[in-house]
Amino acid sequence: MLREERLQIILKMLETNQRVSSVQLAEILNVSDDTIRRDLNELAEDGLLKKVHGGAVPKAASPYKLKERIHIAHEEKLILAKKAQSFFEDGQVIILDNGSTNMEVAKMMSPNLKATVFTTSIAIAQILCEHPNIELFMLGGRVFKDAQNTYGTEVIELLTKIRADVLLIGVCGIHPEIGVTIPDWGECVVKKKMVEVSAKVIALITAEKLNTADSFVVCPYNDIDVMITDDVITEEQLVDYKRFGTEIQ
Amino acid sequence: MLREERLQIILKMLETNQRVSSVQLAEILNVSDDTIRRDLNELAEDGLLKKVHGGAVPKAASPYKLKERIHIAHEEKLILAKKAQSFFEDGQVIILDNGSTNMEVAKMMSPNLKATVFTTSIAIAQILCEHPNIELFMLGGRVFKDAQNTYGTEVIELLTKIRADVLLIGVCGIHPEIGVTIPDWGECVVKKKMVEVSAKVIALITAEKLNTADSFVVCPYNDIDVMITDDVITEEQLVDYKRFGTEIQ
DNA sequence: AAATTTACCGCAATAAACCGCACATATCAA
DNA sequence: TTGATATGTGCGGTTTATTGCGGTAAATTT
Repeated sequence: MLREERLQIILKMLETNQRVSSVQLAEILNVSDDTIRRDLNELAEDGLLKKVHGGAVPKAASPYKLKERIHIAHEEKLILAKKAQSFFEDGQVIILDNGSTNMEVAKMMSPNLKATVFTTSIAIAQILCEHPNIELFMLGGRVFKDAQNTYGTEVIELLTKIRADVLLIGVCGIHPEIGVTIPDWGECVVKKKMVEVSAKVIALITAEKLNTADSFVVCPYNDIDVMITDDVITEEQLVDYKRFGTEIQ
Repeated sequence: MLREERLQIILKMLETNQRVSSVQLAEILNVSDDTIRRDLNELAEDGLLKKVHGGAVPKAASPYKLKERIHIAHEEKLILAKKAQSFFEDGQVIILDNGSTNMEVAKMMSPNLKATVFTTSIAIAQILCEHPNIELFMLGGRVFKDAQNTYGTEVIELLTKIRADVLLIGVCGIHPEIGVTIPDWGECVVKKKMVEVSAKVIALITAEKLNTADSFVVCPYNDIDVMITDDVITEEQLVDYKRFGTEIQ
């Protein structure tokens, strides 16, 4: 039996029984209780359950159920979001740009992570309001209602006062020569500033965005320090991107 | 049975019965009453119940958690919110302070209203993102996660640049001599500024807030131009408030 | 005030969690 | 293939958590 399989079974059992016991699981799944404990630790780390003495119970907060629904629909985004988690550390200042992928990133953030997050996205802010340890700042300004995010001079002004460790930037198009592009000028200006004030720029890219370009250039490609892609992108497609020394995950 | 399960059951029983006895619980849950006592101590430690001699009773919900407050006196809030609509006109600049009553106000706003709204509330911002004609500004800053609203110097700074026509202020206590009060200093400073930059200040008051006071004074009572109350408040109760020429709806 | 009930404290037994190590398996590059 | 590296797993020993019990102090009732 694959490890992943086991994890899925544990989650399934938790959903139906509302509780699981370590020793019981060990017996059913035919592995040592130490292994079960390690599994539970990992699942708890990902915020998928709450570990208690003797086993585990479902996570209390509701936004995680929503996550399960999206689990099926946005498979690729979830993979990207999970990969992104490894770049977070306690004490960091993180900028979470708007975008649906970054929403998944916010939902997945480990409950134990003690970091400061700045965001322009109202949806992300609401998600992180449920997080027990994140210190949250909303970058205020005019609201672009369709995307539920802020932009404008006020956002820029606030950003000038920040030095961020990590920026997770939302991207509409990326191209090795043209760089990172998006279709809206107002958002473009904000993203530019975000890149400027961040030590490490991480872009989450799904396959369809690769080698495309929009009207407004946020930054040249080599400003991107890390590019996180999903598994459907082939090595061949990435050849042009690897030349610049960008880390690709 | 997992310890955690037991704690959940105790809380559940407390919710339905409004009280629990230690010995009774010990019998039902099949553990010693010492264990129950330890459970109750821990739950009390976490502020989830109040321990009394012989058992425990529920604890009053935190006044901050937005999710919980929404359900309290919901009917009355709807009445207040409806009354507030008559003060809105096309072309106005409106400040919507945070609070569950103002959330209802936002939900009810006529789709035809062409106004500009400033808010510190993430929940209200999300509601107004659905509105077809409102121009929306999020007053950004540090986020108070329980109440889902922003505060701090950035909010104040933005407010200084605004002249608003109408302010709908969220109130925790109101008293004819002491004035408008709330329990948090950070929010108080923001509200102070809101009052300062607004031509007309409207307070939505439910019965239980009348003649009560909290730690921090936002403004004297006569800064309130309009007070909107629900129908359970008698004329007699309002005598002290009418002396200052405040319009009462 | 005495009797009774409840709460608290320390102890010991048991169960569970954790840690480090060894071994197996999988992955990947040369 | 082969060797190097990483990851997952089981096992023994140690540490920690939970629980029941006896004794005692405090609160409540009679």
